[in-house]
Amino acid sequence: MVQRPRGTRDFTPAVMNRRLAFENLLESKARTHGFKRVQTPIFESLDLFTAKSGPGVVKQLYAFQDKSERDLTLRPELTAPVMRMISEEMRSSPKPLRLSYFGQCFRYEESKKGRYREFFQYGIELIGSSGPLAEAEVIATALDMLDACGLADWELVIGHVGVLRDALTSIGLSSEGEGEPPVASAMRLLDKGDWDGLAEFLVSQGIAASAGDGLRALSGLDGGSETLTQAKTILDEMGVSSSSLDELGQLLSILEMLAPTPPSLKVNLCVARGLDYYTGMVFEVNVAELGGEGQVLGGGSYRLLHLFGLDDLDPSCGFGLGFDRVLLALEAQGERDGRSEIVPGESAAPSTLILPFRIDVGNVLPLVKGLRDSGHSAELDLRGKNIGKSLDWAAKNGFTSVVIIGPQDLENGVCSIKNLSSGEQQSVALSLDAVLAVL
RNA sequence: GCUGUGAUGGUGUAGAGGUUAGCACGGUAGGUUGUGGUCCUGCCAGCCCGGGUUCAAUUCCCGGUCACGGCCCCA
Repeated sequence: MVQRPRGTRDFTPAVMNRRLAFENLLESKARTHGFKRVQTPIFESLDLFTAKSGPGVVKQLYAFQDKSERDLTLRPELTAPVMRMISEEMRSSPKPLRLSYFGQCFRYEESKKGRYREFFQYGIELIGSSGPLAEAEVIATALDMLDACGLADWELVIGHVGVLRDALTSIGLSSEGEGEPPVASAMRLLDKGDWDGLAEFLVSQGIAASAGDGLRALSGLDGGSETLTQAKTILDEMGVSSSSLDELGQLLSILEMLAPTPPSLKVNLCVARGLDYYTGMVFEVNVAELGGEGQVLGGGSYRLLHLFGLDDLDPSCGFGLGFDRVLLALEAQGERDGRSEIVPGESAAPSTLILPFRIDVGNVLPLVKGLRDSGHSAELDLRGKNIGKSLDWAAKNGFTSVVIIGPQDLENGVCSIKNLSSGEQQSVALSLDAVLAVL
């Protein structure tokens, strides 16, 4: 037996129905925020991703050479391809651009629940505008999406890389350097909460370990927007500019007016997201339900477009949403709460089985065509069983109603329309209009 | 990269060193009823793969594959 490759999944009609409903929901929310869908190739030049993330990513890529020995790779994410697309196709498009995307990505790593080798990402990028208002627009879109899909118990964690960067440079760390800049190293240690490591690192840079005290105080802050005041006090004591903090404050107050209130909001000034191209606001959404793989969304303001000669478009802002993980969380919560509809709108649209019974099918074909032409989902019975078995089959296949036409009906010019959920049945004239009126 | 658990029809499960590998759902064919979440009958379909131990392995052992967890990582 040939089986599907590790970390991949097949989606059966029932599963696909839910995924399509979810994608449509995300898409409609993106659209209400002005984001327009784009699509890029499944494979790209390997260089695109090494330029963005460094040569180390190659071991996590499905990289290969084509027959002309071009170095290519299945895409591991969608931000870089979209940046590339902007540089190739949309240089002269009026800015800012609001773009959305959805598609599968591939990473070569151990697969687990919520972590697949082929996974799906939905995301948006707001290109060519920056600052609290632009960032709020992006986060508001994310909040609207999560709110609309009915996800519960999630937490928005929001921070600003600038706060930490300013604090670190003010105690004497450099943001330049071959290899990993000292500032980035310190951020990584802070993100992990590795205080011993940080003290050691500061000393190795010729800085007193006590300089880390203020940083520790910053990272110890726990709470929502009210912690900004305390953070400001700490920064003042350190003699560090609080401009980044002020921006974050503006962003949060804009968000209050612009977006649904998240179930939980946490300010975390030490979120580094592990990436040096994030330069300003950063945010992520976590769902406790999912355990170790609980991050379902992440994004922020970044500088990447300079890699494509588009320096004037930096910084831009966007996020990626883990399509599979949100669905997993929704399913887990749906089961927990006994909900039957997991994704809003996934319930099947009305559909009808046309059931000719001991008559020539030619008598009903015009009706089938008419129903379809008017946009109704109509399926002609192909099994030719008796009525009881056909009704059973129809119920199992999720039809909402069945139109039965037997010899007597034909004689009287009528048909019987049975509603499968209520069990009620009525006799209706055998004409498209009469049938449509009932369905 | 480290580590733990598991694997029996399509699904959920029972079971034992020698069984016709059981059950339920499902699928399918038919019987009964011009009206379904019935009833009756038949059929379909399974011990993940490869080695080892043994007279005998689906069962015990080792390896692989896949799945699910815990760390690490996560663009």
